[in-house]
Amino acid sequence: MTNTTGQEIADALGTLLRRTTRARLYAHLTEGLGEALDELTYPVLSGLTRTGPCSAADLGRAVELDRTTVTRRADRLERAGLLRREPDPADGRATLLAVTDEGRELIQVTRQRLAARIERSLDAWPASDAEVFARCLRRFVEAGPFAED
Amino acid sequence: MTNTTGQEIADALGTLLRRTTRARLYAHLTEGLGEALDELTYPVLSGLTRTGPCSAADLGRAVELDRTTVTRRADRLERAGLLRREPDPADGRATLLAVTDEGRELIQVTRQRLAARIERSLDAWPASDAEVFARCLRRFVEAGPFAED
DNA sequence: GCAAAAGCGTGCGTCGCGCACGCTAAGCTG
DNA sequence: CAGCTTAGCGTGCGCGACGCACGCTTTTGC
Repeated sequence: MTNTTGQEIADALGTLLRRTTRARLYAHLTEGLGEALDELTYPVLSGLTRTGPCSAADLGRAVELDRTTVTRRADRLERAGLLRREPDPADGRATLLAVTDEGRELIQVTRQRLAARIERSLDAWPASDAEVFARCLRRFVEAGPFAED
Repeated sequence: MTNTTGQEIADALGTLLRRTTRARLYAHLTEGLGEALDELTYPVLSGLTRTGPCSAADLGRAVELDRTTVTRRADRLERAGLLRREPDPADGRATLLAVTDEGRELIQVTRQRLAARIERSLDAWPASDAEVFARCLRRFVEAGPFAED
């Protein structure tokens, strides 16, 4: 019956979230990349690479964080040289947040580490299974129960 | 090539985690179930239903939380009648944490809500696809890159 | 042109967390 | 059996992050 399918997915998702939320995961992925990039600042920098240069308020809306929280985390990233503030040429009040080359490099490294980690655990799978899973997961995330409001 | 598969999964996982970590998800799942059950206390109560009655220290190890943090969150749950403290008959120092019937009921409701939400989004899928996905996800979580240390 | 609105940074109160302390009870050793 | 060490618990305290509100500047609209 389909009922058990939903519960099974919910259960698996639960344990997955439980394990991935741990600070230890971030610690492992950002190991040796400097003090500034931690579980708090990473979402900001990573989000900024997705949105491109934008204001703190816009970034806050994008990553579901308060405007002032983004500002303070951006402070730390700026001090570490991973993020740059520049006045918006189109709006005198606004200051744009932009990822520096060094910041982009670090984000790429962490993402590559995560991908490699997943990659390695998938080595035991038949290649076709892995591709099917990836496709299903993407579909589940895109149009799934946690899509944007 | 398998490289893109790993990156695709990593990317999908990223957006999934980003959306599920939001406090809004917890707010929706625990809506109308009282103030005591929120994103902080839920992991404790849910974890306790998994472990069964145990000490705060053991529960802390199980849910990767500091002992004292478990104690304080348990205080709130106890005041709400969702959790019960009872002296360990086998050890005079220890006090066991145990889920009350009411607490178990609430956990079941939230889990059912989550399952239903997933269920509904899976209605558009072919049933066989959903089952394959569930099986893959379980395998991925069990033996995957985030397994226990 | 001037008032209302939007954007930004910062001070401040609040809250959760981890550490350290004191206390009680169990275990171990001679 | 007596004393010392160890384990378990709750709590006080300092620290850090967060959200709100304030003041300031610039833009927008009438």
